[in-house]
Amino acid sequence: MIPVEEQLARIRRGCDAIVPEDELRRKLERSLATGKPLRVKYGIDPTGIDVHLGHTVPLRKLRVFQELGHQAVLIIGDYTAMVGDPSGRDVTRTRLTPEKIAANAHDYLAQIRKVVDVDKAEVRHNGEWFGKYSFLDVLALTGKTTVQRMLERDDFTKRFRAVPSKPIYLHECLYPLMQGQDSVEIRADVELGGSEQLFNLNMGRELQKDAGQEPQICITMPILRGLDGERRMGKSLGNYIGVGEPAYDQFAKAMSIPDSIMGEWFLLLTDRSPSNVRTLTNEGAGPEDTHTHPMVAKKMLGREIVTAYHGADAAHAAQAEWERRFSMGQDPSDIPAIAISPTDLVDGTLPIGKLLVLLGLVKSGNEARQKVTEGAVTVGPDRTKIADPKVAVPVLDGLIVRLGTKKVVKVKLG
RNA sequence: GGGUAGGUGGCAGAGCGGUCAAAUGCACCAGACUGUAAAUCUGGCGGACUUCGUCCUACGGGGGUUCGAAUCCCUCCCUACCCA
Repeated sequence: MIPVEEQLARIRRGCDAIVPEDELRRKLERSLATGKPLRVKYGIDPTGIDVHLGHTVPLRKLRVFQELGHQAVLIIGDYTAMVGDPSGRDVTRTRLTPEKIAANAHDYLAQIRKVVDVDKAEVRHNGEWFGKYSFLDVLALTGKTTVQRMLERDDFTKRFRAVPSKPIYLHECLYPLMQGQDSVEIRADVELGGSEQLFNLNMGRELQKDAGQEPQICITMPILRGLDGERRMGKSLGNYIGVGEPAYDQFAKAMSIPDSIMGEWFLLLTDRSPSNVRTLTNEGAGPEDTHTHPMVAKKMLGREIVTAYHGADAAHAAQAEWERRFSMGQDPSDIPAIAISPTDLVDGTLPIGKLLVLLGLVKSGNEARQKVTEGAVTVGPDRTKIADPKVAVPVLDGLIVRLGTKKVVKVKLG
């Protein structure tokens, strides 16, 4: 193990809050002295299984702890998943089956393997203990906090005070308690989470104190903003980069983020030092000629992200392909082929609108008409612009059809 | 259990008997500009067609009143608030 101050420096990098930091130092000192690693907890619900870069922010911190010689403890929230979360009202409450949960958990671990050393981590399911709880145990747990305390939670307060108040379901109030109880059960020294988790993490501290344990340190990580540069990265917002996505897609998406969030992406998604990040993103004063062009910096960022999930070779290939498409304005080297049945053709031709729909480039004939009129549609190797929605184009095998610059497909007859 | 206010397009939020496929903002798609960034401007954004137009399906579910309903009535479901 390395000296405490060096450990602290690595832990602090990119953090939102460490509460309380002096206690963390003491724990680290003791750990160093006794050779006993800290138990660092991170929990997930095995529901949505598409891991994206936003999830990797706390996971990367978990890996830091692993690299420092500490024990990662991954909590799979199978018990809560079995109950099913009714908060999204119109969404069908899919109550997950044990089989499904097991599959999800397995899937999840496979996805985070590139970030965390899963083999060295202790993986626990909270059904292990909650499954044994009686109703009396639950009552005892709920008796450890008050409604007022619950309402301190920021998102509850907001929902409570909203002009027409938004519902706060009782079981939602149980989540923080369950999460906190997990910490008691596994005797966590540290718990990691996103910054919106601070309340839940603190609940762990309280329950641990109540149980006569030394309270855990809560470390929160900033919420990563998504491709739009505004809102948190999330699946439902469609502004995410999945860790399982192909290298090219990851690179292209990374290139599309606003310059303004490059700094935080570097900080939260790469291992670069904060001062190096500032130089790259030209934050703070500096002589003009030391500035890195934003696009150059962004390419570095994209390459480093892709490298983490696909390796350096794939990252370079992704960048080369991207430059080919957007710097040189060429068609992708691998154009997806969409099958068209010859029986749909009339004299070997098809009205452009119908063709666009069949190729899946647009949702409806109306939209096709609109896009054609706007001059967004080109066809063939010489990029003939189709401007008249009524025109019938000869459909040959291998015909390339483009909608805008991003959507390019090729016809496959048969 | 009683009372009140509500449920409108991906979200927010107007409309409150015809001129409503439904204002406005955001998001989204495309065009111009560019570093596929941002910003800006333009067009579009339920579906179909022979598109300066016609038709179909839509304003929580169901039923009704009307020549005509997102708008009025009944009922059911859902949410919040107040009282108990």
